Amino acid sequence: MPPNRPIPDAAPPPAGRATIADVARAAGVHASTVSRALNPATRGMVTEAVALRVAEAADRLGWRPSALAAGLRTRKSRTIGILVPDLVNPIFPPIVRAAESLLAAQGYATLVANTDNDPAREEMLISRMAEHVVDGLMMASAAEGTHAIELCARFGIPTVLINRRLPGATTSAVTNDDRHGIGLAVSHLVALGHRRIAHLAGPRGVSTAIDRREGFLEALRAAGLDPGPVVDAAGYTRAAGRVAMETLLAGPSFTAASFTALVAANDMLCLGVYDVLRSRGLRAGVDLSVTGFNDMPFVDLIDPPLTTIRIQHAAMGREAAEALLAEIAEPAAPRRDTRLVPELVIRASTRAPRQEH
Amino acid sequence: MPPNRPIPDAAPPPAGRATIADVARAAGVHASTVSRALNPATRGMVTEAVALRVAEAADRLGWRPSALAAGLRTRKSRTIGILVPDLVNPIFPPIVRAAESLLAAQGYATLVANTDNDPAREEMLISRMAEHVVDGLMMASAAEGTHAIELCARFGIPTVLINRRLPGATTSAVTNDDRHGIGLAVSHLVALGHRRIAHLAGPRGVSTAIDRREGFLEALRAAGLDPGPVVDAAGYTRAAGRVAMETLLAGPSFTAASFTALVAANDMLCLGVYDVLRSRGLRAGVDLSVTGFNDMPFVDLIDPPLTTIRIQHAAMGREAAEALLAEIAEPAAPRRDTRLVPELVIRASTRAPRQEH
DNA sequence: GCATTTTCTGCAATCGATTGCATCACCCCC
DNA sequence: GGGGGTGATGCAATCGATTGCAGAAAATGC
Repeated sequence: MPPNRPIPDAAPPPAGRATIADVARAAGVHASTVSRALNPATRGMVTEAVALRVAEAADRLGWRPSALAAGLRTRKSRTIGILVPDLVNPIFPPIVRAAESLLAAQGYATLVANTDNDPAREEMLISRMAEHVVDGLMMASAAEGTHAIELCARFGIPTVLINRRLPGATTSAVTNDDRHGIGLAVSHLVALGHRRIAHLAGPRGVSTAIDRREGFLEALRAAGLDPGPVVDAAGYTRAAGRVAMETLLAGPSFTAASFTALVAANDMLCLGVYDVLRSRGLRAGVDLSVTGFNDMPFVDLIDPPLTTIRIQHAAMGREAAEALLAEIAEPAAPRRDTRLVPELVIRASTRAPRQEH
Repeated sequence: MPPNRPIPDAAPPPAGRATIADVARAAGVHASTVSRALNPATRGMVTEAVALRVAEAADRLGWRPSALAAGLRTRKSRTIGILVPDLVNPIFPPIVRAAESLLAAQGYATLVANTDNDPAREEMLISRMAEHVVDGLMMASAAEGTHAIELCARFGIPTVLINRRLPGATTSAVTNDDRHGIGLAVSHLVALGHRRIAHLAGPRGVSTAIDRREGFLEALRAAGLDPGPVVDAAGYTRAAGRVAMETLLAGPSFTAASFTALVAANDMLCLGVYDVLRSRGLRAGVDLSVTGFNDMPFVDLIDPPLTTIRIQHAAMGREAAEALLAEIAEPAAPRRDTRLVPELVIRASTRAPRQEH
């Protein structure tokens, strides 16, 4: 007798989960008929009566399809991966959430992982996603100097970038119009009367940092002003913001003569800026106007409420998910490069500069 | 000739992804040997030389195991599901992140989904997780009146509750010691000299709300004080906090005689409390002392910085993941009920009550 | 030097659903 | 009433990895 074979025809009692074969037996049809009857797409190939009988048997037995078995055969797991640098950074949850909701409505499950901005870890996670045969991948962690995109291409995983772009990438991307956004901040400050404006830039190699920096310089040029000091932060963190702000103030000693307003590349950096100001007995909005970027949750509640550029978090997640699904459905379709338009939100951290006598 | 059969021995060129059979061919061994050579657990069953040859062939071909195929056979997907009410609520990202990191280190992928506190949606998501054959489930969305736990049991999915418990549940749970935590807040206020303390309670049916409410009453009793007014919020949201705060103030008209301090069941509710106070020209900390719960990110930055109970977000995610893995490894082991100890964080929203003349 | 045990590797079945093809029944029409 | 459709269902292969058993090869014992 062949190995592993159970006693023939010892009808498996309701042990464990019902399979399509159990349903077939219960409904008195062949497993393939069950498959066709239960799959909406092939439902039409089957007689109405049979379909009903099968459906009835299926939910009497509490049958649930195995995504593993189906996926193995079809090479589709109905699973989408999302890679973020760090879920704790408040700009990501709204994005992930919006994407997950849309995907769930389309019958997809969502795998989420944090890269910690570590390229090695990112590659490991992409490989793991590939092992799990994700149908597509959303990456919010793109940065120069990684092989993430090549890796996805090698595995044949449709990929959409979120929030950050990559220079020569041929993948779809959903990002903010960062240049325009930062321009809004600059215009606002200029309109208030500021003439010497500094920039706290984001980490090197990240598209948002590059675009915002360039947008900053460009906007100043357009306004006919010379740029104030520019300092790079090591990362988009509160701590990095503190460090960068310290060096900004340490340079030519901080006087009203140096700069009266600061455009930061990101809200998180502003938290560090606030820390430094507070430690020196200075107040944002009063002694120095400060703008952020992202309008992340709760910056309307900090003291003073932060003037910032509001991005469309949820739309970003939604559009990215849609682009990805479109690409999965029609792999030959051209890639999309969606640029979402941000808007200025004015709060108390920006004010007209003190009159100089 | 049987259908579907490719031309015999037409060696499939490197089309698509390499399978274990491709590796076997390249290494000149049988597929089963490849499987044994590449699986650390069975690696010992194979000659060193063969193992090396196989490993070499495997990464020359860029082979990656298919989690689908392996999972189908072994009935383990190496995937864990996490259900949260709403990822945008800032207390969840740290929990999810900590869990994901630990799970990733153990080779698991993490499926995340939002229930929106909607029981129907929750059941749908659990079913979907079951279809994807998750090895275990972490639920932060437990509430009375749902069949979530029964559903998991029916599907045979090991489950661990996070943050919220369920009355008679037999599953493991990792929660905060809510009674103790709220007691810390009450003691602090009492020590400051407050005698009339109100409570803004959480939504009905949620263990955190129940425990904190009882803890509040108990702590007051222990201090020999009568409880002030108690109002339930409809949910743990800023808006619900606003509404509840309005009714609290609307009752016996708000005077110094009514209450001088407010213990809220949750930080998010405090944001609503702040809104109402601000709209009435009152200030937290000055006109009314306010405490929150969770120490969610950025409440140290709001105005005034919130006195609150700090919970161990990351530890919660980690412990829950560990408990789940332990349960998967040893299904017969007794369930764990872990209670994490919170601590009081004093900031500017609490102060001694104004002296009454 | 031969019997016996221990390795190591191959064989083939298996997990559960999908799908190309074959078949069978039935209907229609000339 | 038989040929040609058409439509519904069954058959069997398949996806890729795992694993119980069998058999070959090597090591060991006496």
